Parts: sequence; structure tokens; C-alpha cells
Amino acid sequence: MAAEGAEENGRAAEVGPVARPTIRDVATRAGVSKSLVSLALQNAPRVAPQTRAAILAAAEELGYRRNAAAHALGAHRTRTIGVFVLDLHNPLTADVLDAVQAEARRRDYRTIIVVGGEDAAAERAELEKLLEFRVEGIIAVGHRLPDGADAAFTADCPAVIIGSDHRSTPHLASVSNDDVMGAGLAVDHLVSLGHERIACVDGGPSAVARDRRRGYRTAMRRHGLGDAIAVVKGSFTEDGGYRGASQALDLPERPTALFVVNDLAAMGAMAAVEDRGLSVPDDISVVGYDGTRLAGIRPIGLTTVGQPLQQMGTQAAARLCGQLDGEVCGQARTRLPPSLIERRTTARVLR
Amino acid sequence: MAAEGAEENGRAAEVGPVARPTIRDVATRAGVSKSLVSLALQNAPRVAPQTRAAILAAAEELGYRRNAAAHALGAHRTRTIGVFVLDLHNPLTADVLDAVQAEARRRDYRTIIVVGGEDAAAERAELEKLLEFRVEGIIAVGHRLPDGADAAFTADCPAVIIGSDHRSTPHLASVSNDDVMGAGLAVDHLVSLGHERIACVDGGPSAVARDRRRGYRTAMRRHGLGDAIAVVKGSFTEDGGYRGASQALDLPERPTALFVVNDLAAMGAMAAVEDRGLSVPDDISVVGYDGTRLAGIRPIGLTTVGQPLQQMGTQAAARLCGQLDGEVCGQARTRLPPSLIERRTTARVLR
DNA sequence: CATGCTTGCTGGACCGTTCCAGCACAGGAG
DNA sequence: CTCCTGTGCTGGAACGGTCCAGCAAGCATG
Repeated sequence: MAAEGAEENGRAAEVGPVARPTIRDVATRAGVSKSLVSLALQNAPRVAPQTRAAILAAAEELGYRRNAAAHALGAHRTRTIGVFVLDLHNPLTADVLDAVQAEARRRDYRTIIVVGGEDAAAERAELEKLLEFRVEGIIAVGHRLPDGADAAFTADCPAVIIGSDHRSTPHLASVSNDDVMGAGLAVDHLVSLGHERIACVDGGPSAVARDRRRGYRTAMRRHGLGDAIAVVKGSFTEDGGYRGASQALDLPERPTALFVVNDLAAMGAMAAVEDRGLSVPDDISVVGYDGTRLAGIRPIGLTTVGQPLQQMGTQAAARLCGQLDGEVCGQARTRLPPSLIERRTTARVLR
Repeated sequence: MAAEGAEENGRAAEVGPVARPTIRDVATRAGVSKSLVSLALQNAPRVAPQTRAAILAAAEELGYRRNAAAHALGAHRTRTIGVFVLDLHNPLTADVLDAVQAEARRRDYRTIIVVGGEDAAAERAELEKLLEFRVEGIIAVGHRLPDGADAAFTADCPAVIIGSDHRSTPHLASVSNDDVMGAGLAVDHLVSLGHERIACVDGGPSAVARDRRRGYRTAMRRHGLGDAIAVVKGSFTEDGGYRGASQALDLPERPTALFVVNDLAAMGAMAAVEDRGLSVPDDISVVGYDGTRLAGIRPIGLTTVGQPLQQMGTQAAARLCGQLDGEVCGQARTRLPPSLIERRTTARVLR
């Protein structure tokens, strides 16, 4: 029966956009007022069961489909949250998104995703698009907007940032892992394997990179290795990792281990090691950060600091939806503990 | 000035959804009718330049933002295409999406992305959501809807499938690579390295897997290796690749090379090789399929059949937008040639 | 029997746009 | 001067829903 409706439209589709049945058409067919159809469709209580059934049947027969635009306009609500993604290529994104999506669905919110293009302008345009859609809240998985610009957006609807907690915009809610602690975990692990000359391949100016860098420094000093601290410039990309590691390996006192700002960059770092005729982990141990699936892939087996990605996604969505539903939510910034995932790119240092 | 508007709303945001300025507010401030504001905002021709400027200024001052819902309702258009993604984890997805997004943007269409959940029901719900938003067209990157169900959707708006071209639904436009040819490329390459016992780790019942399987068989026969044909069951996941390869390696006549249905599964296959104390490529050569970035990562260096992912994304978007803009588009099903990307997981067979 | 409450339904205003018909005015052609 | 054309603008209907006030009928209560 539904198929029949689709068939009818199938023909019309050839010549242009189909004139879809409206709530009024359904009302006529069911012999009731359009108001009642509206009520029945949103599962309102005061509708007689058999009337409701008749309306639902009529809707089904006509192939009625709610018009989200009209709905939003009338209801002043969309029950939709916008998800902004900075980089689809980062394997971290997929894990987080799956969890966000699942939690939102559970709470009866829908999600739409947009992805920020190359530059800040494109990112801004995508965010603007979300706002035009009148999403009720925004979840951002990474962002590169200058401080302050994001504030202008979150003035319009609540937002939660996943991953980086911008210290500069304290009003922004965030769910992140404790990067300082995570970096410490990495250093602790390497030290426990006897490493002393541990270099840090950095990620640049972002808040995340800053914290990981700081955690590295703090941990090194804690182990009495303050003099061995060596931070080289890199980035969150494979290429950045390659260049950073190259620089570190060419240091006069060559490090025996590399702590790299994220998993992707760690891939590049391993390539750099290899290109110098050295091997991982025999000559050089490598630790990444993020705990993405990529790192877990067998031929790679990267030791890394795992973020609770799924949990982060879930919490972010739960917090946002909760806030929208008027629940009182606790603190705006949640920070989850990371954990070390030991695999095959780290080994005891050779004397 | 824009910031000022944001500030004002910033306060109101605490107590609930902000009452955003409407086109009417802008009209009042600029001292014109709302119709003219509407005209000015959509860059209509018959608006005096200085009036337009005044209107734009007023809009800016008030922090006006178009309401997409109202727009859609009035204009009977959304200029939005919906992108359905089956699996965000497949690294192929990101490449394709980037290209789709870029092309759509170039043609002044916006995109929204939804991701299909665990099962066919969730997938259907997401597609339905897109339709409720009244997207003008749909691009699907993979899908698992039973044949016929997808027909019901595409009856309502034009759609292009990327990747798999469902033979069973010939009315669906698609952009794909030639899987039969690609599989042939892989076999040719292995044969040129002296391999004869080449096994195929399969991907299951999907159309894509079928074509790759068939391409493998055809090529083997072409090389006079019909007797060496060995297809083992696997899937498009790492795990499926592992199990498939395990089975292949336990064959009485152990193969010297593995052609695996996609890059992800090839990762699993390599793990299986390793677990048997064998090495890639010295003992076993491995070829993947897709040409994802994953395969290119240095520590992996997988030899693979590369799909022109970016080109596929671009063409799909171009075709869809073109159709929506009334251009006459050629054939509904485009098939691009893949190419072999030779890296370090294949080697000359040892005698 | 009047009253009030509950249940089930209706009519119409409203949301923020677009778009169409139409109007006033200016300038050029006849 | 009149007519015509084009320019710049306005008012209001329409889009497809939601939601509120209100109404009729049935029932219980006093």
C-alpha cells in the first residue's frame, strides 16, 4: 500500500518535484479536521483510539510524509542537533560520531552532520548553515575558529565541544580527555622501559597540543629527566609527524623514544625512523595519542594513549540533549581519564 | 556590530531559545517593506543599489539570520542535497565526501550528512529524515537497503549511488569503478610477479563483492590459471579479512598471493599471515582494493587497486546538481577505471 | 435539574519566508 | 500632452504545519 503511493509518485517524479500529500489531504481522506490529524500524528493523548487508527491508515495510504520545514516553523522546535566535524579523515571522528548519534537517537533527537571545509571561512559557513536550520544545539568535533568567533555562535544555541577544551572560552561546554595526564602516562610507560632520552613530537599551537606538550614536560621533570626534555615541531598529520620525527632523530643526542602528538602523526614518525635505517621498536620506541582504530590495526600495532572516544561522544550528546530537555546538568566541562594501550611499538631500551 | 547583536542574544540565551530577528524587523529598521528585504537578500535584480545596501546594513546590525525552514516553505526549494553514509569508519568515505561537498558547494548547493545506523531499519529512518527535510536529491555512499526499498525512496527525489551499482535497480543512477576490471588488474600484477596460486578473499553477497570475485575468476582463466582459482569467504571488515585469509592459508595447496576484497580486510589478512609465522611479501603477497589513504600509510604500504574516489565524489555531485538544475545529463551509470597502486606488500614469487 | 468536569474534536491565528499582482513614478517616443 | 515601458517598491496570499481557545456531548456530582 505504501508501495502503491510510491508508484504513483514515481511517475510524477519524472517531470519535477512531486506535490506531496499534506496533512489536509490526510484529513479529508480520514474525514476529520486537519488539527486532529496533527494531533494524531504527534501521538497526543486526547485522540480516540479508533480515530487515530483511521488517520494513521489514511496517512499510510496516501504516502504522507511530514514536512520538516513546516513542522519547525509551527512548533518552534526542531528536535535536531547539529554536529560539526572538522576533519572526516581523522579516524577518531567516526568513533565519536557513532556514539553521539546513538545517544541522540536514544533521547529522540535527530542529528545532522556538516563538515568544515579547508579554511575558517568554510567552517563558519557550515556552522551558519546549522543555525539557519535552527538546530537546537551544536556538537563540535574539533574546530579552528578563532577564539571569540565561536562565542558568537554559542550565543545562539548551546554547544558542546568534543576533544579540545578551550581554556580561552570558558563558557563553552566541553567533553575531553585529560591531555596532561595522558602525556604523563606515555612518559611513565617509556621510563618504565628504561628510556631516558624521550623526545616529544609536537602538534603546534592548538590547546590540545599545548596540554600534551605540557604533560610531557611535567612528567619528564617528575622522573628527574628535566635535562632530557626535547620538543620538536610537528603537526596532527602524518606529514607533520614525519618532519617532526626527522628533526628529533637528527638531534646530537639521539632519543631512544618518541612521544608523538597523535596516532596519525605517529604513522609519519615511524616512516621517518624507517627511512633512517632504524627500526621500531628495537632502536626507537614510538607512542601515539588518541587510541583510534587505526593504531590498533595489526600490521601497525601502535602503542598509544587511548581516549575514551565512545564515552566522550555519549556524554557530549547526553549533556546537550539533557540541557535542551531542561535537565539540570552539572559542570560544563567534563574531563575523562585516558589510558595507555600497550602494543608493539615500544620496547625496553638497549644498553 | 555583528558582535553586538550576538552579545544581546547571549544574555537571552540563558533563559531559552532566542527570539531571532525576522525579515520584518530588518524591514522596519531599514524603512522598507518586508518584500523588498526578501528581494534584496536573495540578490534580486530590481532593487536599487543604495536601498540594497541599507537593507544589508540593517540586517547586519540586527544579526539577522535566515530561517531555513521558512525559506523552504515559501520557496518550495531547499537547494540542499542529502548525503547518506553507510559506514563512517571506512576510510573511503572521507575521501568521497570531501569531493562531494566541494562540488556541491561549487554549484551552490548545500549538503547535510546522515549516517545509517546498525541495521536496515535505522538506515531507512535516516533516509526518511532526509526526505522530511525535503532535500532535493540524495547521494548514497554505500547502502544495504533491500532491493526495491530504495526504489520507493528515489521515487520521491533523484538519487545517485556511489560505489555499488545495483544491477537490480537499473533506474538508480550510480557512479562506480569497474570492479571487474580492478580485480583483473590485481591478478595481472600478481601473475606478472610469477604468482600462480592466487586466492581471493571474498566480501560476501554484495554486488561489489560479486564483481570483484568475478573479475578475479575471469582474469585467472585468462592467464590459464583456472585450476588455481580459490575463493574463500570473508567480508569488508578487518575481521572478515583475517578469517578469510586464515582459511586460504590453511588450504592444502597454500597460495602464494592473496587478493583481498578491500583495504580494511587486507589489514586483517596481513595479520593472519603474520600469525602463521609467515611474512608479507616474502612468503605471501597481498593486494587490497579501494586505494584508501589507510593503505598508503607508510608502515603499511599496501599494494592495492585504487578507485578514483575523489573523481567519483565529484561526478556524483555534479550529476545530481546538474539534474536538479535541469541540465540534460548523459547516462545514469558512470563507471570509472581503477588503477593499480604498487607498494610493498607484493613481491616476486620464490621458486 | 443545574453545574462542572472530561473527552474528543474543530476553526483559525500564527510561524517567517517567497512570490505574484499591482501601483506609482520617471523618462522616452509619438 | 498622452501613451508606453521600465524601474523600484508594496501588500497580501500562500506554503504546511502547530497550537490555542472553544464547543458539543456525556457523565458524575450536589
